[in-house]
Amino acid sequence: MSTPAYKRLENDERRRRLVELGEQLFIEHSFDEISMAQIAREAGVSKALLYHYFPSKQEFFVATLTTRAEELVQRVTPDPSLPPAQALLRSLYAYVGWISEHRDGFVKLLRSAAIVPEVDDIVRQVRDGTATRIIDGLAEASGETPTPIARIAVAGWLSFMDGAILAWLDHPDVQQDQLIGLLVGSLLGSLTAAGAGSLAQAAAGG
Amino acid sequence: MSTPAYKRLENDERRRRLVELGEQLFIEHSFDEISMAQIAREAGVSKALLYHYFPSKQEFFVATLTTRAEELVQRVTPDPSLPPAQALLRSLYAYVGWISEHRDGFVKLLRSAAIVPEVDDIVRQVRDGTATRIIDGLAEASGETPTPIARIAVAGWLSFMDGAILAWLDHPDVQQDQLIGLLVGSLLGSLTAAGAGSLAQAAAGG
DNA sequence: CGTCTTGTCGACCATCGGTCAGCGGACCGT
DNA sequence: ACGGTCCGCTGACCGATGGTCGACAAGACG
Repeated sequence: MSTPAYKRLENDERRRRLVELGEQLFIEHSFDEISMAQIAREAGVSKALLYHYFPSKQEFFVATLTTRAEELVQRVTPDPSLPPAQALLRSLYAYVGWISEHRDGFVKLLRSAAIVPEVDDIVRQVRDGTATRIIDGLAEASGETPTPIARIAVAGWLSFMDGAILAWLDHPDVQQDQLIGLLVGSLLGSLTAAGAGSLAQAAAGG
Repeated sequence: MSTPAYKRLENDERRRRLVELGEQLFIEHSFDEISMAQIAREAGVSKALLYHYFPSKQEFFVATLTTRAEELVQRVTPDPSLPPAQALLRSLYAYVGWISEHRDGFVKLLRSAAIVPEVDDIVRQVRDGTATRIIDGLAEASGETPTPIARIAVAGWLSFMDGAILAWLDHPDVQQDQLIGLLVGSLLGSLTAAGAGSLAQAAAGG
């Protein structure tokens, strides 16, 4: 007689919708800026249902991330058939391009990563994984084994990328090519300063 | 007749003790790892008293930071009477040295900074302020005005420092001199790649 | 010894992440 | 059309958190 109190969906469909909504919300709000109660209200659903599908807020957040993270990894993975210098360039363009497309979400993501260890793992995994592939490519091409100080240089360079790209987002007058040039140049300079000359040469395309 | 239920201290004295305790606690625990109730209990005082002296947890945290932050700023500020390359080196040694001395607190601090905007402001202020002074010194010495891309390079380099130093803390076999060399080298490479050649020359000591 | 200032506290609040017993949609066989 | 049944879904609840407030009492001063 009366209208139903709630709409019942199939398990997979409900889950899909919740993740989809989460993807949107976590672009505008970082992890601690939004509560499970708010998310549930936004979804027109009880908080308990959210916890029925996801064991914790962190796991829910991770679930909203994995799709785009996998997309990024795929785009940014260097092509092993290319010479390392070119593969590096391609990966950088892909990385910077992806961030440009998701700039709002990227900033929120970095904030969330600092709060939720699980998210930090994902970010780290993507970044370090990419870096490792790059370095491996260079090392293979140059025959040089990375030293501890070279590893520190790479770790620093990864942070450099985030910092520089973040700053670049606030300088719309600077061309993307210029940024990429800066990123390559800083990697070169860092590797050289770390005494990993032949790695740097491989990166420079020599 | 009975012993007093609590000891009453003068306003300034109580505040001083609370800040002092906070300094210790926030070295071992980051902002969200410890609650105001725990802090109060540790201080042998009611939570309400904490809030009587500090309007919020964030402000309390900031209060526990300012002393050491000012100490760091003072140590790291470049000496304008020195040639810029030497002033840069001195500042870097001071910065790295300070972090080595406070390594546990430094890691916790970075975590807290990602959570509390107010703390992030302080960290940023110290870092960017130092960088600005460094860059101004180089610019003055070289007569070159920093371009937008050069500013991006510097922003990236600041992140490089944190990333590299953090990684260095996990590689105790690497000498501090090597680290400093890497930092200078990456700054050089970045400025050069940003097309700020004469800034780089000034940094190199030329 | 009483009085007054104000440092101090216990009790309280909304909200947070998270849990649980059980209500009630909607599809089934009849 | 109807009763049964599976399971998607909810409201009420938990302990802990950051934060507030009126009232008590410590201790200096007369």
